[in-house]
Amino acid sequence: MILSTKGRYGLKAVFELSLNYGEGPVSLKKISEKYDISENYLEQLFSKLKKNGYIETVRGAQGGYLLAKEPKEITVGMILRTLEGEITTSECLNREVCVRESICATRGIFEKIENSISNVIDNITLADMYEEHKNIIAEEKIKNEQKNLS
Amino acid sequence: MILSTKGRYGLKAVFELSLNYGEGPVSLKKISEKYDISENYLEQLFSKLKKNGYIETVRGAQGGYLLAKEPKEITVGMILRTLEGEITTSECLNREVCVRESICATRGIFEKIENSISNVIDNITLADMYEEHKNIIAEEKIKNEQKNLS
DNA sequence: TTAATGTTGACAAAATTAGTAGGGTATAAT
DNA sequence: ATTATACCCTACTAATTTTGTCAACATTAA
Ligand code: FES
Ligand code: FES
Repeated sequence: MILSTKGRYGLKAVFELSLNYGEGPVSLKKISEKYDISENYLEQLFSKLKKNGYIETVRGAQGGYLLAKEPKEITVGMILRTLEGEITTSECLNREVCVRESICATRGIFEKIENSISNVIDNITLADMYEEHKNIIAEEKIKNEQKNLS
Repeated sequence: MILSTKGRYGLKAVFELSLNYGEGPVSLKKISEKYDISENYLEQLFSKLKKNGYIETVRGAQGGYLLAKEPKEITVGMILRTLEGEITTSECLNREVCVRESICATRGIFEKIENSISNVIDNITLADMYEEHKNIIAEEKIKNEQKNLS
């Protein structure tokens, strides 16, 4: 099991938008080059995100994509659910209650897995990602300085 | 995202074995009929589980499959990992450290998701499932009795 | 105008999933 | 001994999903 590239690529790309939040649109070309992701493929992903109101576009030269809301108002879950579809582990959870429920003991398991995933992705915003990323960068900087000293 | 039928079917089937723990082997035919799962397909799943030492077999008439360990010693994670492969959310987590780590802020997210999934599946045993199932059955019984009274 | 950029819809290769099919082997029951 | 039951194993395949590609078009800044 692995999250598909839709979610993985999409989240990276949206994070890139949040890095540029308040500084005008970012073109797909830049993002696709930075992360080495097919431009046309990213386009499809962003199209969905636009339809769902998470990003906006500016057409024409110097145009591009930008977040439609503040980074702190967009959760990882919003992005992943838009791109991957409902994040679920069993067909029986999201549809009508399974007819076999009474003989099947697995339902509870899958429900727990699902809840724990939701708990993570719905409580991390793009702003949180930014903070964490800043810390990682800072740590790396210190490491590099230590290397240079020795 | 959804767990594949390998994990979903497999877990159901193995749970069925734990229901019969200590009472001799259970044939694939019975399991496949009870849950309406292809017998041949289940066979492939059980074959993997046998190779990994979670179940044993008895060949010949009246034969079948049985758990190789006590239900409390087999976790949901063991079964799911055997059947689904490594439960991961990002390619960058299980292989050599990603070269793009320093520019990519998503790694932390996927790590958290993965850990929370592991936390669930590695801490629920077949014995736990059995307890929970017993409770559900008991609750249903009470409900039915109340229905009959009214 | 022209070059940069987003928009849209169709198409398609590759991989994975979800099985099927069928012959083989072991063993309990008769 | 024979037969029915059941696991064992390998190969094959249909369907679906993933992971893109392609091309024609619309908008706008410079
Ligand atoms: S078969 Fe639907 S809940 Fe288990
Ligand atoms: S690209 Fe590998 S961790 Fe993000």
